[in-house]
Amino acid sequence: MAENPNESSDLERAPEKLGDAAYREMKERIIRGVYRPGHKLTVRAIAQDLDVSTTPARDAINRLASEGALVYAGPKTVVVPVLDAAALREITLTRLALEGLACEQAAQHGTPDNVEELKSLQRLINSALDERRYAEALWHNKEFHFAIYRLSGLPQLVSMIESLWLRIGPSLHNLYPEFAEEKYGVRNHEIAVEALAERDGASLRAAMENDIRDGYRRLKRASLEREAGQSA
Amino acid sequence: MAENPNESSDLERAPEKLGDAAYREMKERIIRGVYRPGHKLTVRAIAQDLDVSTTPARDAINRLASEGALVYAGPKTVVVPVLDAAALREITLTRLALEGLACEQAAQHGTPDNVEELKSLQRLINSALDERRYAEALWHNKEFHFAIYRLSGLPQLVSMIESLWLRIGPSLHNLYPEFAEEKYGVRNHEIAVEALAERDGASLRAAMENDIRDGYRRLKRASLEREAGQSA
DNA sequence: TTCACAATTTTGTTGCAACAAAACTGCAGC
DNA sequence: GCTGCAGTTTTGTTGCAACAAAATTGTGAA
Repeated sequence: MAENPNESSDLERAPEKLGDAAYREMKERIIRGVYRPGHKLTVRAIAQDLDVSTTPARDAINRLASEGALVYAGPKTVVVPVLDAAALREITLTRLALEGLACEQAAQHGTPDNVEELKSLQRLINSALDERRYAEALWHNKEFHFAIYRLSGLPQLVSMIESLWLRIGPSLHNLYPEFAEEKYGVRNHEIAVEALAERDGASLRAAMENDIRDGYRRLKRASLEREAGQSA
Repeated sequence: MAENPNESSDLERAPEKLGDAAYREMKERIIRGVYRPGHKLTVRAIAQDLDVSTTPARDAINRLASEGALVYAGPKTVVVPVLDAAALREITLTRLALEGLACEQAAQHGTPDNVEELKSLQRLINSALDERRYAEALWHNKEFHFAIYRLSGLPQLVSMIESLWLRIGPSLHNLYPEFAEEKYGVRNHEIAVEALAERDGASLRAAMENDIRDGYRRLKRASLEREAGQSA
């Protein structure tokens, strides 16, 4: 008679629902920059794009909106957010706290295999930067970060971080031209890899925090320039 | 022709939708312990309880589930989560990071009025504890914490913290009997109030971290006892 | 009692139509 | 050019029915 839900090893795999698929697809489009900041989304348009009915499309939009990846610009208007200075600062502070925590935990679990994987990802970033394939560099950059965060063994934390990346993701695509004047984040990543190899949590955290702050500076500058341009 | 969504002061107030109302109501029930860990929820039952159709009920459940406040115990079974040791640890680590950050930011903005408000909330907690009205004590305890966190001026951070509280909320209601053997969190709260008055961010953070860790210890003990009881 | 298994009931998902409300368009009037 | 405003179109929300699939119940055998 006793109910006994979710034991420790609860790995039931539900068949993916249409709404989930729509959600994943939209998430990827947002990260990859298909939908740029300011882009307006409608239920019916998404439904048509993804070839599903309005219900799953609406589910996906609502879910993204509740995560902050989309915002309401009006009662019936959902857009990809354009981050202002305050929002940018808030996200960055939160990222520092959460990604910092993930780094410290990750350092305790890193193996030589993980170190190799990171080096390999970094090579992909480097060559993408060299060939000015910025979108691809951004993508591998994300993989690099999350390869580390996943080592923390804290899956819920990783998804919280993911939702933060979803918020800044679109804005990153506005940094393209000046993006690789100096190789974006390369040095920080190198230090991070070393720190992970040495299982030095504090150093890993510091390197990644540095990386986050560097990105923040660039975004803030771009944001200020945009605001100045608008009011002028 | 240029779109110009979400300016700095974007305070458009949309009339509340049924789905949002359902979401709020369920959130409150979860925090207040109406739905206990293990409680199974169905779309139609919720719809009937809240007197709406299935669509808003389903919206609310899905949203709560995507926040982690509800979990899938099977493909068609949504329950209030029963936290195991690992989940408890993960949430606590995240809480320390996020609530710690909120404290540090809050300390920079505290006013004498805020200090008075906190003292008043603490009085409510005290008398509720004295009269063994635990659910009420828990409620005011939440208000105390969030009164501080809101001072951070970081609204998105506050909602992230809220979703974490939603996850542990139900479990707290299992601590009732031994809950006030020693006054729960009172000393830490007193220190926190002083720290806020002095705008001492580090102390405020330390006091609240202490509070979080104390709650963690109790929950962990209860969780271990429960697991031992189950397998025996 | 315990287990297996089939019949039955309950459940979530999906698609869709109706409705009210918001967004948009175009046109005067300044 | 810009502003204000009506008419028109588009939009999100809601309720609901159908369907497939999962959960539950009941039955019988070991």
